[in-house]
Amino acid sequence: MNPELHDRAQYLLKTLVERYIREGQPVGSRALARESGLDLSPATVRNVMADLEDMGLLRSPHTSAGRVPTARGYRLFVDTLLKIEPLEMTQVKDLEHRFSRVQNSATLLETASSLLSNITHLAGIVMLPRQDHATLRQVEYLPLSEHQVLAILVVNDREVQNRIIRTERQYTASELERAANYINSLCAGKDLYLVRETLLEELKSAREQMNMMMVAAIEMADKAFEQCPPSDDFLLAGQTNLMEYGELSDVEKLRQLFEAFNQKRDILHLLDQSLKASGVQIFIGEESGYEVLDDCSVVTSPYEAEGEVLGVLGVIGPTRMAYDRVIPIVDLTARLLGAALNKQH
Amino acid sequence: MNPELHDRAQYLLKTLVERYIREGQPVGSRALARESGLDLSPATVRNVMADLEDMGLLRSPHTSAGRVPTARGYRLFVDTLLKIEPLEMTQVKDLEHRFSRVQNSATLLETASSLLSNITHLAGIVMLPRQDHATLRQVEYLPLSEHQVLAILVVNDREVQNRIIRTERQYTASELERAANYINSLCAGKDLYLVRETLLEELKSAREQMNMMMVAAIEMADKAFEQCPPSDDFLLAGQTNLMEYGELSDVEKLRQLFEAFNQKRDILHLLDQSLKASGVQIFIGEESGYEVLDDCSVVTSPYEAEGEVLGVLGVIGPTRMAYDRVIPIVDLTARLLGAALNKQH
DNA sequence: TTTTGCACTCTCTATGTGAGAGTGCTAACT
DNA sequence: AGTTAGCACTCTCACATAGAGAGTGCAAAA
Repeated sequence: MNPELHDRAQYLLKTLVERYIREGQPVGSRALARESGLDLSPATVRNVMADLEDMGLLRSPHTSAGRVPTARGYRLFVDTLLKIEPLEMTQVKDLEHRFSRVQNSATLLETASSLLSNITHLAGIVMLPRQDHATLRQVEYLPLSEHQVLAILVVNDREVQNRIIRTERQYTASELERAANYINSLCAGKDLYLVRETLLEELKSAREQMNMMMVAAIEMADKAFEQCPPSDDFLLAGQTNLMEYGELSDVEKLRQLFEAFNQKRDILHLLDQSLKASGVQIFIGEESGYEVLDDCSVVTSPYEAEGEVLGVLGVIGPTRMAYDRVIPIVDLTARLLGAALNKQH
Repeated sequence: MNPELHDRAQYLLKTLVERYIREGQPVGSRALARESGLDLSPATVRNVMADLEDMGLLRSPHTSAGRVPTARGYRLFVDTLLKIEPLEMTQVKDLEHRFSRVQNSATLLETASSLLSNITHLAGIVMLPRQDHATLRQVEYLPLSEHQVLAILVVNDREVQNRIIRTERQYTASELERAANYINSLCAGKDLYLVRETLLEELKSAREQMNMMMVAAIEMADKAFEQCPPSDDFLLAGQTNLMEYGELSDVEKLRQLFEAFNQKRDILHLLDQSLKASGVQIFIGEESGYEVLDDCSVVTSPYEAEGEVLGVLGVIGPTRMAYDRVIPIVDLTARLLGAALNKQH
């Protein structure tokens, strides 16, 4: 097989994938011959297509229906044939604008996911910032009622969490203030998972010293952190967009896909894989390793603020998606979200 | 039309609805004659069915397909013919148990919605406790960074909300404490919507007195309440259950229904109507007034704690649902959720 | 009032048919 | 060699047709 032919085969694959993405119909030899612009007869194209099929890049839905790309075909297309359109400046500005006027960090994430879904007409997904590297900024206790204390944890300078703690006896405001000060001097600035270790150690020495105030303070703090969820979660927008694609419109398949979104587990695993990646990452069809996603592609990008990777965002849609548009959008959204979170600070 | 016949017609309507709910197929005269146990020929049953159709209680999907109930048919069935099965004691105990071991009030609501959806195999919905009658318990300010203050609002003794407020200058902890004390003495115990009025008035007199500390305190508080959302929201579980019912399995209809869930607006309006009702309320098909719900029924019940109605919960499913099972389940869940929220206190 | 009998309607499932699209293969052409 | 033309073949899709089955409505009989 000489290289010139190989080039031609690649070119034909490219135009086939492009056309299939555009039209959604299996592509036949004649249409491809015409569309390619190469001066070839359908018969020649058929030969090439047969080769591509042997290589596992194409397949026929049935004997006489033209060809569609396989996951491996899309992969080759995306990796080496795809020319990514740079986004138009107006679109970039528009996105920037929409991010700029959101203040709250929670709504920032929501904005990101709904923007992703609106612009791409796919499902947009944003993994919540992970907590495992969260550092405790400060703790505060407020008396709520006789047996309840409200613990407020300020984490990472940008996030606040509340826990309601049941206590054995009533505490006065000044007692609680002292307890909080004590915990703050002990733990402020530490990683959350370090905090709990510190607390345990301190609890031992406090018990030895018989310092009941300190014991109570620590036990309260421990109860607060105990409730700290691993925060494995994501936001999803535009699920319903997926119902409009013919290839997914089988109700049973859709049900399983939506079920997977609800379960969250598999999706989170997949997103986790992109955490370490440095830029846009693409999972095509079976590549993801999850059966429900067999007919879907997932395009992700990690987003970061203050130099640290916080999470992953992206879109989920049919394998037949406009990668050239989707990839830069996911990329830009990740950057903008990061920048917006930075400004938050 | 003599009363005996009327009774018979009602009885036949009842068995028809029961059978249709059970089987999901239009019921023909012969099947109904047999199932009714009345010693009638199919022809007689046909006459009765024709009458019922004239009355708008039944309709035929097409000329020779038997009959199915209309919304009005279901209505009559539910209002006067339905015998509600009391729940089995084991099931009651089981539900109680599941509620009993949840501590957090947010997860209580989630538990309720997922229980509803799991037990009924429909979509479970729980409206979040509404805030309009919320009374402010206390306000607390924490310094976060140079230009940011964290405001913590304790509302209704059981709920806590955070806002991050941008400030012109930096405030010390003691300044903030004094500001909070001031606001607390002013507003604690008041309704949220009263609070804002109070703040506005107070702001005027503070300005006159040129008391800059008070002005700053009030402005901060106002910014905090400004962000107070009306909290029009609900939790939804088991959307995917709805995909398994044939009558809804048209992808386009489903899309519109799910879209309505996302939009939330219409659904909230509907739920609002049940707030004032005292017990289980049922919207059948078109009765709801929302086109997307034409093929759905909604069974709701308000739930209350400490003698006050907090919100509404219920299920959404196809009109053909097992009302006799669903109604007591919704009823019980509302009671149990209320009881659990009470214990929370 | 109820039932019987009967013609009629409508759906559903098979079945068949022809057109259209596309393929694979072979043989001819460059 | 690589390319092309020709051709038989396959598969789907749209459409028509037919019969079975279910159920109806109506008129006449019980």
